[in-house]
Amino acid sequence: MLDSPKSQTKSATGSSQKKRLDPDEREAHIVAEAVRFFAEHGFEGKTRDLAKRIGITQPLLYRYFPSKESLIERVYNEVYVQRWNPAWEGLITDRRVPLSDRLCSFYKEYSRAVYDYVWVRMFIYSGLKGVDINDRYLRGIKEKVLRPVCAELRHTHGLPTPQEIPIDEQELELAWGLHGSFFYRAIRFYIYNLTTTADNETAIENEVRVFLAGVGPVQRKLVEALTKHD
Amino acid sequence: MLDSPKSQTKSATGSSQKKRLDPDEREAHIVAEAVRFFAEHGFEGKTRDLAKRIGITQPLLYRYFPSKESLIERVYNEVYVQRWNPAWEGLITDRRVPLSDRLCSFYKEYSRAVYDYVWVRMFIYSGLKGVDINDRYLRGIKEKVLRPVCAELRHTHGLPTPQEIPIDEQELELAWGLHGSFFYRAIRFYIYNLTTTADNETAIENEVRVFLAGVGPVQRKLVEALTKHD
DNA sequence: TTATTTATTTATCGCTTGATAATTAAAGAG
DNA sequence: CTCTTTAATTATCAAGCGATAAATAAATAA
Repeated sequence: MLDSPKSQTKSATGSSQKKRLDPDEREAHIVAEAVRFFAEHGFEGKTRDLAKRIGITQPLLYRYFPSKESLIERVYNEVYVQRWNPAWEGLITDRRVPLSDRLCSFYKEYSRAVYDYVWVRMFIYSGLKGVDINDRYLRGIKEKVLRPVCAELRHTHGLPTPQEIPIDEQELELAWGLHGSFFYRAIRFYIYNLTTTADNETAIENEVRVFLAGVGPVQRKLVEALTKHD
Repeated sequence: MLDSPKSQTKSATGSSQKKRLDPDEREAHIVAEAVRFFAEHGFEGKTRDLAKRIGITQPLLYRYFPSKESLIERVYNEVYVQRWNPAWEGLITDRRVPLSDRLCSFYKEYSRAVYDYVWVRMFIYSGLKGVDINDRYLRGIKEKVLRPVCAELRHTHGLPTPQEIPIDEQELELAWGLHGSFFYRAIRFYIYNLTTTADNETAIENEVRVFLAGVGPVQRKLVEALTKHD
């Protein structure tokens, strides 16, 4: 609208104002911008706005993607792929290391991958939309993080193993509590723009410390209640 | 579309299939449905879909609201007004009651108002959209809940008052942690449809117990670090 | 009954949307 | 330079959007 057609050959800007790109390069550029665009505006963001942001015309998007839907699909893959490091799972269960160190290490590592504007907002947007990817992801968190954490807590506090007494939902809820403390900070940041001067890694350390110092008796009580039921 | 025009005079259904409503009644009906509709689909939900759901034609909406925007405005008011009970603030600071009871009472009461499909989703939707109402709300939480909680913790653990040593951001982060545990459960429920067999009130009790049993030394360390800086 | 009022519907407008077809122009090959 | 290829643009379509105006029909008053 505001751009006159002739103004595309920007002489003053100089640098990489190339008009024709290699298809691979152009596609990568589109995807990269689309990721941020949809993270900001949600998936109802308009293709014309996206194109304007990229600096191309709207129909050009359709040379690289047959539909908006397919572009969104691509964006999903881009955001969700390789955000989970399987090594983290071993990090939690490595009993040579004190549990507090393990939890701190895990959540610090995890925050490096997940405390990210694009990731957090996409995760929330697709949750609202009801995309199944979130269910699977959170079930993964439950099985690969929270249940192992409960098991390690059992071991630390000298309680029965999960094989002896299965882990209760209410017991898992304790671990969800720690996880919620962690993830809610990301929400405050990226959804509500609530900045804080508090250092993130210090906050994680303190959260883990509070959790471990307090969880013992509560878990013991829960497990004992389960024992009596058998 | 699928309804034939004549089928409106449903004879079999009988009950309250009145065609013409009093304006007040109709308006209330529209608002009530709009609240749920926008909570489900977000504010980009289409007026035609909303009308179909209400069982009226789309132009009728415009007899009661001059624009979609004004209807959304009304929905906001409906959802946000009177969701905060000022009495809760006194609940936290009442030192005749043990702190654990106070925190349990507060979060149980609060959950009755806030563990709600419409409220949670609207809160997240408007956060993503960047509506200022959320900033204000969360700043309210910070000042009316979290800061008082920190002050009460100070008192319980025999630490200096906030007047003597101001409450640090990192200290507030501890209280945000408890709050996050609490709110993240609502998110799991209403955004991600992750049901649990765990009872909510029990979960709150356990969360508070873990928090109070573990927070003492961590807070003491933080406050002592602040003392040295003076 | 007849007349009046007004809640509700039908029909439609202007604009925006995702998407397509036709056209232009930048790069490489000969 | 000329020819070919194709990245990118211009022009446009059909459907869907919020919104308006005119027509209809249900309630009330006379």
